[in-house]
Amino acid sequence: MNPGGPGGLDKRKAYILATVVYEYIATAEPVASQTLTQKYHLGVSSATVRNELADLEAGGYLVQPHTSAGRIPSDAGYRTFVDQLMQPETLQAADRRRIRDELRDASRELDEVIESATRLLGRLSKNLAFATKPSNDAQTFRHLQLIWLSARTGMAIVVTSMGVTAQSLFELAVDAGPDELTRLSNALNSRLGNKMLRDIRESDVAAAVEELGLAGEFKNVIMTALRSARSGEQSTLAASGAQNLLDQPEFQDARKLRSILNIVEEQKTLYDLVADSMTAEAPAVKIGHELGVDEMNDFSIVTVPYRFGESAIGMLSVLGPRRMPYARLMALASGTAETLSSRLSDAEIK
Amino acid sequence: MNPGGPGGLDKRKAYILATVVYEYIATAEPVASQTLTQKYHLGVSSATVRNELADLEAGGYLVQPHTSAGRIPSDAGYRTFVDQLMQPETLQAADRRRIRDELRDASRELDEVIESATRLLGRLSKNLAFATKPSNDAQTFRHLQLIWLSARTGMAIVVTSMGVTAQSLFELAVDAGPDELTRLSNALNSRLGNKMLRDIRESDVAAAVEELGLAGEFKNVIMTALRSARSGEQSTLAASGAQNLLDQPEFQDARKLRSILNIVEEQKTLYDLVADSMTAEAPAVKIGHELGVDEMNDFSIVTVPYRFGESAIGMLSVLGPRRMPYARLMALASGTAETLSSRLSDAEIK
DNA sequence: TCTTAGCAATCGGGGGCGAGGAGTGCTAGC
DNA sequence: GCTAGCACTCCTCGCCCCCGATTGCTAAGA
Repeated sequence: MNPGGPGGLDKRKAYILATVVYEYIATAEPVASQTLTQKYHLGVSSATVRNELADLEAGGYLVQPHTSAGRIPSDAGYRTFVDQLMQPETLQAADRRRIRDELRDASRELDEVIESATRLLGRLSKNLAFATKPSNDAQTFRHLQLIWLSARTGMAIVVTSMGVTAQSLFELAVDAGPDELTRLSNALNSRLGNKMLRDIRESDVAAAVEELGLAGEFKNVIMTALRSARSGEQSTLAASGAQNLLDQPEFQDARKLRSILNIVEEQKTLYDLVADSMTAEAPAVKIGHELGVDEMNDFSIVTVPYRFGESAIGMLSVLGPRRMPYARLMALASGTAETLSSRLSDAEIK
Repeated sequence: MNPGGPGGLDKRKAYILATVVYEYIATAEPVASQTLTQKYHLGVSSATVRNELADLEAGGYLVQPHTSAGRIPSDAGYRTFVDQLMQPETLQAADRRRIRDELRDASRELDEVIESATRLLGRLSKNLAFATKPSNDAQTFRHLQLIWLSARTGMAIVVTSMGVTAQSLFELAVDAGPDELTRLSNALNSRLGNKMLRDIRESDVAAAVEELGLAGEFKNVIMTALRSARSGEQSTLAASGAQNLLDQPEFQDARKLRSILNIVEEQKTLYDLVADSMTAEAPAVKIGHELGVDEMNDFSIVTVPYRFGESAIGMLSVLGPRRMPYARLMALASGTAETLSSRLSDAEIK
């Protein structure tokens, strides 16, 4: 390969590829050699550029919709652009402030903060934003409270470090008084404190129930509450901004959109698509066919994990046409995820 | 006016109008006089039908997209159809069962039940379904629990008759022990029990706090929790099935959809549109311009209130093209709302 | 008075055609 | 290696025209 530059491209080819991508992202029209010489001072004639473009096409970076049209980037072209050519962006202070302010006003509830962040990202990115909600499995147990409602009914409330409260109504076969419930709550709290939800065993609970000499059904009530706390939100998504996609010239015909909206509504596919970006440090980008789903060949996704304390607990993504402003969306997604992370950590229940 | 039938229409005109609407709903194509004589045994020739169609057009019930096309219903035509001509539908036992089964499996949480019902209605109706979430104002207070998390932090949980739990984290300026919180919880519960949330006064809370000789800041903590319980969900919507609209031939051009999706995302407009149907007994239908929003002239909405106990607490609606199967959607919406209502009442916390 | 057959008139949709133009690839010369 | 020039390709757009669908009207018949 040509050692003159990244990806086997010499400097000029790389620059031309970058301008083609920039131009196509901006205009959604195939880019002609003359456009390039006119808008960018390449210092060479359009004929030279044509030669370079032909080379880039041969190298698989560009494609031509038809013979007498300009070039548009291929998936590989976008990939090279994203990995090596584009100028990374950082957020303007104004954007950063706006994100912070909007998320500050959001409720403190986990779900709602995540939904706010998704809506915000959808609005700022002018694309479809979505977020996976954290599995509660890895959360830390903070408190369990049994609330007495009547002699045989009550409610179990589980509070975790993320402030999630799972509620679970229960009915008993035998009468119980408020005091019993309080004592059982206390016993459980001292035993279970600071365990991760997934590490709580039935035997822990059984021991507490026995210690107080209570009926075995309490154990089931508690386990049900804990299970519902664990399973909450599993692999569900928040999404926002679908109608932004309708603005894109490439989706005017509504058919392409249908498939994508179905995928968004189904959630499962989308979840799988971004799941492997959970551990990534930087924003992860998947372009067109890299998504591995036929209906999504015209789309790209930018994904950033968000954190609670040290560990990544979910992903925030932007889905848009392959012709998306990658640098900007990566900056926006990162910024939103960062703010979301610190917002969540602020609200931690210690 | 012609006294021969409903709305000033004689029997034959009424029948012809009804068939035009049926046919247009089924085909999305302007309906020709010949189509009518062929598909429906009118017993007269197409020329006669043409005369009748001309009369109906003069009466404002039909319009012609252009001279050499068939007729399509006007808003007034649909209105007459809905009010007087169409055959009301009732749900098949199978549909009814399906609704019941799907909602039974849904979580018992208020929000999620409503969202499930909305999703289900979107799926069954093949249109966009949305629901207003109930204001918590009119809910009955059942229980307040102060949870001790650390010497100066805690969580207040409010349980209402609808099973809604509002949570509210608080911080205290002075230390408090678990016992104090428990005693305060008890004092509050005995004072506030069975009041409507909106009827709880600050003085009720203050009295309980004073009775136990606790610091005044407890009053604020409790009031905050109660306020957050009251304000939860205010005028927010659940929506589902937007991509169904993409299937409709009249929305292939994506532009019409944008405006509608914007409106759905904004929520406020939509909320206002259906708000006045809250007190209706039967399904309320708004057709095209009756919605009073220019961008929605091509749409209709069917709205049904759902109940908790005796009182209507929210609305379940279907939004689709004017050319919607009104009778079926009214049946579906009613059926879903009914099931939702009984589901909610079953889960009442007494 | 209502109905109907027949018919001219109207208008949109679609196909074909050709001009225009954008853009390329190639060649030859610098 | 670069570039001017040019032939070639192929898409787009507008135009026209035809066809078909459907109507409204007229005049005759029940």
